[in-house]
Amino acid sequence: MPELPEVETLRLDLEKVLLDKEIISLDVLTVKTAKNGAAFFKKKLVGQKIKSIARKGKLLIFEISRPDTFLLAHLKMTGQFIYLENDKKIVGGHSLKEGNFFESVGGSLPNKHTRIIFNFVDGSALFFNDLRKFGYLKIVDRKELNLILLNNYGPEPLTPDLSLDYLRETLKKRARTIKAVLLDQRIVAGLGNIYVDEALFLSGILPERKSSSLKLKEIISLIKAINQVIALSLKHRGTTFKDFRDAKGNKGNFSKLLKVYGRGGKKCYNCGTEIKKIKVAGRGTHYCPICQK
DNA sequence: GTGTTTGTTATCAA
DNA sequence: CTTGATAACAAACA
Repeated sequence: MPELPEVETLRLDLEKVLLDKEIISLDVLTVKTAKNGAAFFKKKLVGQKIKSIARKGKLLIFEISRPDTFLLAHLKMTGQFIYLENDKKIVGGHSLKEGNFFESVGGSLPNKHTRIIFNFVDGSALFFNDLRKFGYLKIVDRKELNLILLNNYGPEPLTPDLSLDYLRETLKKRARTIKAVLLDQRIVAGLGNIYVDEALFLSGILPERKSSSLKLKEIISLIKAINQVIALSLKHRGTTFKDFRDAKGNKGNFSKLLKVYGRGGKKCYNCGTEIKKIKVAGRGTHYCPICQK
């Protein structure tokens, strides 16, 4: 459920604390999370610094000081990066008061969902936690990186690349539902189930509409809605439905501002009609049957 | 024990 | 080639 605003919130947090930090050691607790294997990870990363942190869609891209080395990180549904100053690794015994730091990371760090730990020379540490183990870290060279970006990621919201011309031409060619098309990272990078539902609500478009059936006016409205909801969520540090945390273990604040996602059976804020929940493109899909046409 | 949840990829059938 | 459906991955939760 981390989508563009959540991953970008995390990226900005990490950028503040990790740049030029040297990795002194690496703990690979769950081997399958480190896609190239534990030995390769240590060989490539220990003794190196993090030079920059970029993002494409939901993918984080760490540039490593070793020439031609990049570390990709995908959170999938439940991945977290949590950063701790100093070497204050925490082992249980703390109060789990709702909303405090220890509650947010399951009481301790590392915890049972910690997969990989980056230890830095200054005593700080970065924990990659992932309850469901779908997330991964992967080391690639520039050639591989470029290939991945080219093949899997389309234009991003809030950039001129997501233009009216582009979206009009792309939507026209597809016979799939607009929901399925917007979830496709190759068409728009960074949207997921939450923001697709929200953007379709804001633009008044039913999720089951065929992509090719959208009128020019609707596409204009859709682009506006996508940019608007992403920008607003960024401002509120993303949505925490359950697992998302920023680099300090804090939840995102956009959750309470969601208009339809997670609101099945509740009243539409616009018209009072009951928000429907159905399955579209294999995903739980929330919409207002009156406000969306 | 069952169904649901989700990002992404794989597989299969039409 | 395109699409939709389904499974897979894993674990928690109702």
